[in-house]
Amino acid sequence: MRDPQAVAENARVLVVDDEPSITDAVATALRYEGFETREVAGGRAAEKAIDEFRPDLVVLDVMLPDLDGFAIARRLREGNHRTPVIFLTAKDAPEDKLEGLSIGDDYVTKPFSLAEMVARVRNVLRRTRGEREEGVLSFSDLVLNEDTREVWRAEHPIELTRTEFELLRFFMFNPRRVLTKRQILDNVWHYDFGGDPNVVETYVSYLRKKLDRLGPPLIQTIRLVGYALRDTSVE
Amino acid sequence: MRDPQAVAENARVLVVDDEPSITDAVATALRYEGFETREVAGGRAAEKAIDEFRPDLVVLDVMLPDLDGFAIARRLREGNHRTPVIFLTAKDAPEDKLEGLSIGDDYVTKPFSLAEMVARVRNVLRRTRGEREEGVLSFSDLVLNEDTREVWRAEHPIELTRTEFELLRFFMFNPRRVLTKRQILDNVWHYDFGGDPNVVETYVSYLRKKLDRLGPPLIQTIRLVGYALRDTSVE
DNA sequence: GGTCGGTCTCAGCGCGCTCTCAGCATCCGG
DNA sequence: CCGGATGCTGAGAGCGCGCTGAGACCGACC
Repeated sequence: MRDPQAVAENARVLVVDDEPSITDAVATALRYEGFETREVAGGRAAEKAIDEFRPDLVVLDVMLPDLDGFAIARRLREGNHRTPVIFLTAKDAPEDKLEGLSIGDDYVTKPFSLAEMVARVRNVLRRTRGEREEGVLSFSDLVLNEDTREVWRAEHPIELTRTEFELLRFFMFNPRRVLTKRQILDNVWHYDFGGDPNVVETYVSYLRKKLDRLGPPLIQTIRLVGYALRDTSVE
Repeated sequence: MRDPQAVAENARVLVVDDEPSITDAVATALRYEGFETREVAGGRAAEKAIDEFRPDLVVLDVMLPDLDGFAIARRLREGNHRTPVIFLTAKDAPEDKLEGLSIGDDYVTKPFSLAEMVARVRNVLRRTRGEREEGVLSFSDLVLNEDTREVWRAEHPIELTRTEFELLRFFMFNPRRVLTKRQILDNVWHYDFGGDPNVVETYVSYLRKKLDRLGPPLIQTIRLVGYALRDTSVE
């Protein structure tokens, strides 16, 4: 059970951002998925944490008060370890900053969704660990390819929008588990989304419409609690 | 026996809320389940208690008279210990407060049920201690999975509503022990529930109807005292 | 500027769940 | 064997949750 955990087992992730609410959110989401985490707020602290904590991956804000994120990334790259880096950057970052992103193994622009971040961390670790198999999730007769963003049910391809795709991916990371609407909102939507939890209902409705044409219902409503990805036809 | 207790053994929990009736209720319920507890009413007192009491987990009201709950949570997080936090928040909290909740390891909105709170405390401790096994309770031929909210009796799945599920979970946390109707009401229902204790009878009846189709009776009535989860067929 | 696809809001409805109530069953002390 | 107290359960009222169709908004693209 909880297959996707395998890659995360024991992996240490250092999260660096001067905004505590961001490092907190990211670290919490990662820990929930089985990673070990540490958070620091500045560049100097990051260097120290790298030596002590020896992370397998670093999530690193480009703009730090005391030290440029790129400088840290470069040092990481030169080490024997070659610790991979995922950059955090504001959407409206200046041009010269954007170019530097190629130093990293991936980058995410704020505001992002926690589910997206977790997925990218997994991906980078999978890649840099040289695992050849692709990021393919499956549940029942559902198959989801994270790299190509393709989805099939019972061999039939399904077209999903971005939000639909990320919602389904979150469900497939947590098969059978009951997820509250709040939990879904916090993970799949951007962390600064302040809107109505009803969006979740709406998107579950969209997903069901697309998925259930090709087989028995897969997303169960647990009234007064949340939703769960389940195959009720084979119990 | 009392398997689920294992994780709680010796765990220290600090409960912080300016409302004494709340800290009392929560602390009592936790102590009943084998936790060591301490209660404080304000933010300053909380900081002091954290140093002295060194809790393994903190239940923390967001709105405190003297200090923001988030500030405390952040300080907890920076230590080497990384003490986990469960936030308490009013249902009608302003938006900006809600966003901050991702800082915690879990959160509960008032009014809550004590059984729910205890279950979440267990969950968070299990997670942060890096135990990957799932929250599965079992008694006799009954199996209850807290993550997926699935219930089986003798391999047969059983559909339960939210209240039925939480009542059964409370029984399974306290196997064989006699629970009074009052006790059940205080723990499974919201703490400010003012209604008829007859609801308990009603829901025990619902549970029995669903459980006893698949085997001998499991919920015993102890007249003039309460109920107990017992397997009378193998004494 | 116009079109289009996608996200999110809103409102109305259907119904599942909770809880109440009342009548019946069961227990137990006389 | 009776009668009162206690527990059980079927019926149903009411509420609020969840579903969904319609449409406003917004950004991307032409």
